[in-house]
Amino acid sequence: MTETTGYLDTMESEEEFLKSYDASEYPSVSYTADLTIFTIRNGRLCILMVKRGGHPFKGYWALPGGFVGPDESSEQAAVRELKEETGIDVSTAWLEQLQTYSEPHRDPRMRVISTAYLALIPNISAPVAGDDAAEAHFFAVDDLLNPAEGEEIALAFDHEQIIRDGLRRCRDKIEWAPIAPTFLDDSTGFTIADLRRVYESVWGVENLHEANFRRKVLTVKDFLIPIGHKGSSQFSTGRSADLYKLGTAKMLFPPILRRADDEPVE
Amino acid sequence: MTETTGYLDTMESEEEFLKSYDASEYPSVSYTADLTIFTIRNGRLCILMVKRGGHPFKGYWALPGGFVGPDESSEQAAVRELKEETGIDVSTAWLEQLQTYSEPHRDPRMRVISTAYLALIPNISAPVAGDDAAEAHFFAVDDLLNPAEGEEIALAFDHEQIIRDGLRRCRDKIEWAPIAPTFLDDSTGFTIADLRRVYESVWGVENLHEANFRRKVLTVKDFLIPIGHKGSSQFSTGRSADLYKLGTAKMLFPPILRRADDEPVE
DNA sequence: GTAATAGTGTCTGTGAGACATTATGGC
DNA sequence: GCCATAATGTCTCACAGACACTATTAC
Repeated sequence: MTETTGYLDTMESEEEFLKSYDASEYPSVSYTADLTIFTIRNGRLCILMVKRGGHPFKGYWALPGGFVGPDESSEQAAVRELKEETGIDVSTAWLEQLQTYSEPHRDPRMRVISTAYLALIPNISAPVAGDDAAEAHFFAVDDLLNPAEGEEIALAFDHEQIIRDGLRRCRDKIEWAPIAPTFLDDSTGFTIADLRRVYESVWGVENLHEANFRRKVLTVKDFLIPIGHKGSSQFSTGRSADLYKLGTAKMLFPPILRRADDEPVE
Repeated sequence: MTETTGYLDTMESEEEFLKSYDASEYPSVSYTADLTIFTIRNGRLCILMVKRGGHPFKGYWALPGGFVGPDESSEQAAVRELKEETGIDVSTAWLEQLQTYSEPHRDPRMRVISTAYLALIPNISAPVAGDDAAEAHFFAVDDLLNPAEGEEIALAFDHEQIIRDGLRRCRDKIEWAPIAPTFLDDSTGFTIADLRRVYESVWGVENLHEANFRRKVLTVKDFLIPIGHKGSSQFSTGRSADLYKLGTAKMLFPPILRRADDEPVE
């Protein structure tokens, strides 16, 4: 095959290009980015929701999100919205694409395609109230998805499904990706016990074996870097412990596996 | 919280609903679904590409795909296109959403959002020529992504990146999901050696240890069901072997792990 | 001191790699 | 018989769960 110098070489004529440019002949849709922003508060995995101020689903709780601007990708929109809603820069968070939702009538007004993102952030004192959001609140994920009788929280659109998908991705991915530390404050360092509490909160378990967990995370290559000084845990009380910060590993090997009696993933 | 009977209860007036219905105030885009359709031919992992008959990228090879209709989800569009391009019903294939691509100028004509899907299918004799596709061809993935000098194949749009993402998902997922058998003909059953050749083809390795592989897949709970009769392998020659069909497992435990000296996933 | 948590050492079961050996079918 | 592949058995290493024990800090 000969050298290629770009797609424009394949144009036979200006007219043909312009003819193919008539976008109005194709169906068009609106495009939004929604965020599942997870953090850990009081040992519980929480997710940021905003109360809808307008119709439809007025008064219902929805994921933060908004329209993708004409000159930005959905990734860029997600980064922008994360900053708007939490004040957190993407460099201190984990952000990745989750999935795209395209059911024709998921928004009753019009056809809206939404790409959802998964964001993990350290604990922050309070969510930032957005322009169009009447109210913002961190809900414990468990309270949203498995509410007690009479404690149900009304969720807008298909956002309950998106939350479930985000939760599953998060629970799976902390097994083999170095993302659990993004729930912690990396600037001051964290202890092994802090990290263990992250895993317990995300998985919704309470009794990860301390000694085995310690050995496991310390044998993962380039996962944790000891930063000498002893310091206090971000979560627990008692004896002071060694501090660590996130290392350079791009994936965890061996992975930090939870038990196998769980539902399938992705 | 009181009983909810749907979002319409939150509407204060008909006027308000109609006011919020003005879709023209939001940016609009075109929406397509693209497919990475993988199969195995002659021991090589291959992917279906179609030659573009129109501008832009006329004559370049592109992933099969098309616009998502106004009354279908991208999943339904993917199912429809899989049938159109290969004649294969989704019930005999593996199909899952891969990722969505939204760079503003990924299509030079207009703003096009594309949700890519991963499809795994058994070997078929020939691809079906679509309406608008001048030509359809299964390329060995390795020839596309790592061509020899002078053997480069011109790929349209950002489809090289989509292929890389699809390949990575496939390579990762056969470790822990029971999807490898979808490359094989389940109606006649398959041998352990057939299955091993699938893993070798997908991972691009040649020497998975026969005895260990056998033991590994047979200890996975509910992965394979023996169907008694001895029969011939779909791929190899020599002694006849026991036949199996896909079991009910939703995930593989323990997983069929490949070596860890690989790049990060997802 | 006690309580609570941090950290170390060791036993054991299991899965995976490596390798040896036997079995079966095509030629 | 010979060759290629199928199938089984066994040794060893590494990792995970379980558990016992010591160390350090707050009170």
